[in-house]
Amino acid sequence: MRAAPTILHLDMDAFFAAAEQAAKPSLRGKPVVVGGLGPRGVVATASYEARRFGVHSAMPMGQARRLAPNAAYLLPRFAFYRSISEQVMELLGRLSPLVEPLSLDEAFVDLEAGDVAHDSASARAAGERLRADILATTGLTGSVGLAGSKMIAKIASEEAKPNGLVLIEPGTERELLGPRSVRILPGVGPATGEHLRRAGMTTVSDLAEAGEDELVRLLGRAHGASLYRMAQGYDDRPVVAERDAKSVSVEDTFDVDLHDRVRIRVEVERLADRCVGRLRASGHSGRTIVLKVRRYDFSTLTRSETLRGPTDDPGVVREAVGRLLEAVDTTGGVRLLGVGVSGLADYTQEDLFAQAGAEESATAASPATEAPVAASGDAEGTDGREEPSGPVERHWAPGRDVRHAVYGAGWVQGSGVGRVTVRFEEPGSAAPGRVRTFAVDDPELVEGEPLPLVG
DNA sequence: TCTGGGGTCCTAGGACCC
DNA sequence: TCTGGGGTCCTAGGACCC
Repeated sequence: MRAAPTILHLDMDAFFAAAEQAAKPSLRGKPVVVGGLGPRGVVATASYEARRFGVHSAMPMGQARRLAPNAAYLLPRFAFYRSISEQVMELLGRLSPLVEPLSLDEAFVDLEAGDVAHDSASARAAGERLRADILATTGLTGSVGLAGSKMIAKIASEEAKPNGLVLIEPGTERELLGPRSVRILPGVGPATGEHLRRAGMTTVSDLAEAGEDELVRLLGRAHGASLYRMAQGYDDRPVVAERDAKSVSVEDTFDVDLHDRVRIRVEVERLADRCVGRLRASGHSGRTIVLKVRRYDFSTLTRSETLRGPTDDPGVVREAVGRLLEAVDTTGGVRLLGVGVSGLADYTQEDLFAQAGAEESATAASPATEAPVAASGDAEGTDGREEPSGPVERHWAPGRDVRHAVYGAGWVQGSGVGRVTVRFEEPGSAAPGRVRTFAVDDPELVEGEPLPLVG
């Protein structure tokens, strides 16, 4: 809590969809939906044009397609979004050493720590300058909230959307929050909202009036106490620049449920390898191995095992999840499998304790449950992910950048029955580009790289 | 075409230790 | 005299966020 609105919250507008529209002129002004395109996909981001049809984040794709059948449906391109995000974060870093990223498209900035603002006027000026700089360097718009606390700054940026700036003067928080729904408070989701509604509380002032004891009784110690403070507009959480990762995980939802135990085992071990790959890339090792299973009926369970020391050995993690899997009933089918590692150590190290412990347990495991995969002792080969050999049909995912020997840069509009349709245009193109169709194995068509949005 | 993927934090019970 | 009081670690699940 501070007397001047020098905490800034930036939220890029419909980030993934806006990035695609910036890269693909023919999509500007049109409904665009980015998300999983398989039978079990959900919406990651909908452009504002698509939102007018009722499409929103986390909605099943099938439902989105019914609501907006003429929208463009694209697979997310995270590497592309990350590169834009880095440009944005770099601009934030010029404002202050205290920048706290929340995701690729969102961050808090402490303007006071950067000495760029000390009152409302200078904070507003810094916020407007930032918005202009983001537009100039990325071609995208972001919304800015300014307030004396994180919570209020985030609420302000939400109010500012899209493409705006809202500053909330310190001292006016309570009157602003009071009549609003409890759902605007961070940490109040569907379950807590419903819980509070049943207790007769729907607005923020209802919470403030209920008192801390009542909220703690209802929601538990930590949640109740923090909610009571938030309801009064009181929030003194600092902007924290660097937060260490606490876990690394990967998971896959399958297009159709898995029933075969052997197949399930193979998938779990693949996930273990991917998870370790990410763990190593981040320069960590970890002690606790987690297996996640979502069954056919969407019921989800986790099983975990803590090793005697941290590991980043794929063989050790494979064996651990293999053991955990043995204790899980998969009757009826499995729709999702996941593998995670937590209890991260700051640096990677060879850990003999963990390996000794794992081998001990492995010898105790029943041989009847061993899957036909590489045996545990193999130090080599556990990290390799070999693609199946044989003829591989090239897969042209919608939205991907391509380049054609004659027509130049473009992107995949769609593909099927041996053909791929490409629209040839670049971020700088003034008008929507021409569309052409090729055979999927046309040698003149190759994968392309994302082009800069701003020339 | 019903429900992604990657995270964080909290709670609660049991084990274990002093 | 049948039974303490913490503290910490581990496991499992749930809510929430983007």
